[in-house]
Amino acid sequence: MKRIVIVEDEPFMRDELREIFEKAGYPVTCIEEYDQVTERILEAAPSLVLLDINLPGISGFEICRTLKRKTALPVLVLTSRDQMKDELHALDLGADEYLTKPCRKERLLARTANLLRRYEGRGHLRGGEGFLLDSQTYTLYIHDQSFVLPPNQGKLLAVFLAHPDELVTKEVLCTALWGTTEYIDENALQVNLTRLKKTMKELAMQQRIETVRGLGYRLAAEGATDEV
Amino acid sequence: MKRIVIVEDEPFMRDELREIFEKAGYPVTCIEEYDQVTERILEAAPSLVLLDINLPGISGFEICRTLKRKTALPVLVLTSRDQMKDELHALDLGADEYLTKPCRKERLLARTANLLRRYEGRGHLRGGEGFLLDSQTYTLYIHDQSFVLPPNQGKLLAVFLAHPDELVTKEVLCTALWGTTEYIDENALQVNLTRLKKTMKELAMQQRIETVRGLGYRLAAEGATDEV
DNA sequence: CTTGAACCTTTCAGCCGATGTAAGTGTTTT
DNA sequence: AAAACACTTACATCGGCTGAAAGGTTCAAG
Repeated sequence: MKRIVIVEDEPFMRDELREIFEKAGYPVTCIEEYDQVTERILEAAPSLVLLDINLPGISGFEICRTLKRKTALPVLVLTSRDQMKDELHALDLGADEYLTKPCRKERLLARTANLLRRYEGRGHLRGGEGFLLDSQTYTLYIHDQSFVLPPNQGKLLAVFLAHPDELVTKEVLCTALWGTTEYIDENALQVNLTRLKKTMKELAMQQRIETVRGLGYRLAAEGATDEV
Repeated sequence: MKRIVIVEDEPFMRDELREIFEKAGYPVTCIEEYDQVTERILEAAPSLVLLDINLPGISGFEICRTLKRKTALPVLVLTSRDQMKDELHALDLGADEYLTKPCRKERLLARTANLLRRYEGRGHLRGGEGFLLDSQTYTLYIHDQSFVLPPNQGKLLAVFLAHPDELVTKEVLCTALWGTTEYIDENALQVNLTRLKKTMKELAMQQRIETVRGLGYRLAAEGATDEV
């Protein structure tokens, strides 16, 4: 079933939410430690994230932004901060829903179910700057158009999206393409990278693949230098 | 730019909405006649539909259901009926948003922009019972999975989705496949239909292709008899 | 039951796109 | 300048999609 992750620091509220969703039949994971929140959330492999804004040490806004940048998970912001400014900010960051506490159980469940339905079948979408990639079929959505990438180009792009802004070694890329790091033909990887770069350029994508000589590659914003 | 269709019978409200969205830079089309509403909406080829529930002669719910069944357009329900029952109903029919009048301009615009962003690149999605088809790449979304159909199968399915529950003649199907009705090989169409049926069965889709002997074909619900 | 028309299924060869190999060209570093 | 690494292009191979062909099945009328 569709797992829901709850990020809420107030214990009372958290338990109440857990109960509501468990009664409705969803498996629930609660986040209670706030370091590496994004990683913790992704570990739980949820279908939806319920997010508070006021959290100890970190802003829910930040989590929302990161999640939306890395994935295509539905994010429902549930907070007691009833300010138009916050609502606009959350929506601007790509939150799918903004509800204020207290919130009627029915409304919460209805919005949740609605979101889950709308994201149906889209569980394999990964997000990049200005585009989405279906990591199953390698269908690319960009500029209101869609294209199916050849499997190898899709696999490579998917790997880069799983490690945004990070360096990706050739070994990782080879493993993604052929499942093994043995007997890798460096050149075959080269060729596939070239082809991916070419289609990315043709589609005028906002990100490009940078070469880090001797180490590997990295997906970075168009025209970026290598800060960090 | 992204066109917005407004379906609202109260003239004052309608003009106000039109002004809000036009000032924000969206082209706007208002529906003022309520026969064939769905067709009128689709004619305008909008990117988003703003829908009132209380309409003369027809329920906004009905329009919402039809739109969601035929297309993957975002629908924002904006109504003065502030009842939980209505909200749940609208959400259940697949509405993407339910706002009550009066509504602050900022909130309305933020939710609209948010929806448009989330639907980015998905303009070519057509909906069927329990699945979505990207009519550009013929990527099929179903059961939380996705597949790329071979072009011919995709074209056929897209034609059927454009005529839900209606009879589709062989000529139409041939035209969709080969662009001409001249020199059609009935058999080639046969074979492609067989292949589409096979994949639909393999994917356990809820709709099947019925043969109407002597006339053509029709996409119908699984196990349906031919009530009109 | 027979018959013919319409429809369906299977098989097979041709074609096109994706892929890896190979060979040659650039670029950076020492 | 030379070596190491990175990139590009061309080409043969392979697999999946497609339409042709041939044979089988269903349906309705007589």
